[in-house]
Amino acid sequence: MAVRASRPDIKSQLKEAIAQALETLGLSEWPEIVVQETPVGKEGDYGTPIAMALARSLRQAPPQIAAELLHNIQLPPWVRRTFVVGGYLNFELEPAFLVEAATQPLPPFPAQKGKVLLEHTSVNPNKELHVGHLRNICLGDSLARILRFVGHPVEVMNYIDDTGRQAAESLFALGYFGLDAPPPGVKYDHWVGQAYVRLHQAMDDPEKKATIEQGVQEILHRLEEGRLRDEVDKILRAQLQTMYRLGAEYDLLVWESDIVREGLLQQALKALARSPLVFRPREGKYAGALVMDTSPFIPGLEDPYLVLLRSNGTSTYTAKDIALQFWKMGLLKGLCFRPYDTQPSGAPLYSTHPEGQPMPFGGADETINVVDARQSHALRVVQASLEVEGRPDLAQRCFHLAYETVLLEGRQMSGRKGIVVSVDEVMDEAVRRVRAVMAEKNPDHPNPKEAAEQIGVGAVRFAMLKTEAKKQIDFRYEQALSLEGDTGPYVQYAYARAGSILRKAEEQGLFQEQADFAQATPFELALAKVILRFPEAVQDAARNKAPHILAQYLLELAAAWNSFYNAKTPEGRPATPVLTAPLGLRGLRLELVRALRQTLKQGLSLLGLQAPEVM
RNA sequence: GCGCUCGUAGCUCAGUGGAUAGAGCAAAGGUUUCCUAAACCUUAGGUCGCAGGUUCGAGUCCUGCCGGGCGCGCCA
Repeated sequence: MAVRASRPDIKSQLKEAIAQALETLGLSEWPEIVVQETPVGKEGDYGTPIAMALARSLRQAPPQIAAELLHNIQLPPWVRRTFVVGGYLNFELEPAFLVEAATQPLPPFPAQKGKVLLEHTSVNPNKELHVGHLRNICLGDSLARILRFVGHPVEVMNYIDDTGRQAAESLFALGYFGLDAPPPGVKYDHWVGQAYVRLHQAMDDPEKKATIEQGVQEILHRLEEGRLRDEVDKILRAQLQTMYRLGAEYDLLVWESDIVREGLLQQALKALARSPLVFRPREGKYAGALVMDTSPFIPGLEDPYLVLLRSNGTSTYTAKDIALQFWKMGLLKGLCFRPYDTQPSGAPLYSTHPEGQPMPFGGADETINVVDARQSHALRVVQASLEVEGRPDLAQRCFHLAYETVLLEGRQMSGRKGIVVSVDEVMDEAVRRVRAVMAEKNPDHPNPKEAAEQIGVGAVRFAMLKTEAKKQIDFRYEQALSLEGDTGPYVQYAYARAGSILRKAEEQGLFQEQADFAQATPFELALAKVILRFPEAVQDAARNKAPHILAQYLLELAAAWNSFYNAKTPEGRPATPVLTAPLGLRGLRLELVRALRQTLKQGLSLLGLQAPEVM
């Protein structure tokens, strides 16, 4: 096959031409040139409102400015017509050019400098994952994929809070109830989670609560010494199975106990203590503790003091978080790593470990933390610690991707009370529902098991991604597991449909047919224009760190394709058949379907959804 | 009280200061002798919470108010 020219950047070229016309008019500076698609039903394909933006400074009416631009603009040959509508300057392009452009391969995004360290998941290793964690994982994993695609070096990290109270409670519960091993068929993290919930029920009894408290403290000490690492590890490995099934993978795991043991916490505290903002009050509420005054960086707080070391000498969670953040940004070194697992894709997963080796992890130029919005203040404090340390430049480059909590059928979830639905359960149920639908709609499916898995998990992931992160979402089975409408399966179905046509084309030996782009009709044009928006959608999603932008785009793309597919002539005959189209037009449509299918697949993979060949 | 955040169709949500505010679900109707009907096409449904302001232009930016969510621990 001949090497194909890569796709032109139409908007950029139009902007360029506009800028030159503005220069010809004698201007030396102007507001940002915006080129947008014309609304449906308006004449032209693209337009610019630049004349309206210039009206005041030029003391001229917008249509007049637009007309002058029109007379002075030098446009590429693929612009068929240029005209003024109201204050807009609109461009109508050669349909053949637009359609061909959509079929040309997208050039790769240029590589960006500066490593991004993205932390997500960071689930307490003490129970199974529930739907509250689901949003975090989907957001973080998708954002990592999107950032890599647009050229950023990305390191994905998952923090293991192995010295926390929650892990201690779970491990204590196992011993307390004399539990040995999970019964057959019960996943390890679920089994531990049950013990955890049971422990909290027992703690309602004040008498038991005292002994439990003492035991938990003991476990906490042993955890901090790293002596229960294998116990935590068993839970973590069970949790990882859920993350892998969702399609999430990581580069490294960082264990909290390693941060403490390698002395990073001490180093961070030592560094901070050089600041006059970090001190030990002699009297008052904070007597004996080491505190940090955040008031210069977080104004308006009633109490700006943050405790780093408690008066009993133990460190707070935030102090450890600060040490981690210092390590992420290269202010501290000393963590050692070794291989931990081989992930489903084949990529290695590394973990901090006492017997590991130094490796070039961390030292990032920018960090992204995917953490729910309730912890905004805590993360703001970590950011402030970088300023206390005299590094406002670094503070500026740590980003908190804050997402709102997930309700469960309208109720707030609670891990301790056991008001949760596990991620494993949700995926199982989703896959079950898909299989039921498949049995009905496509009983001869060649590979129902694999496809149902891809579709069911895809439905769950997409449901978590289609809404903006800062909006609270309510997880409802009927909605999240729906296969119709604004869903992952809708996009997947569009992909499978396109694949079906291409398979038939190949069987019929039509694959090499030449495309005659001059035969393009308004149907091809409409679809091509949506395909052409893909790179912009990805870049918007990357710039705003908002995967939902891409999810929304994919829904539009799938809708445009389904419309094309179902288009009818006024007599009710199919208007856009591919395989039975006239010579040349058929080649064109095949090219377009190929491009569409490729775009859908690429988009789905950036959201972490698989693209089933048959549904 | 202070801070953050949300308020768009009956419900769930899109909508980087630009043209007549769009989808899905729910409702009503229609489309398979045709490449997968998990789809498509109609119809109906809106004081974009309220009031000011900035702007040639505001759902989008600013201020105030109303209503919902969250945060402000020697908890993690």
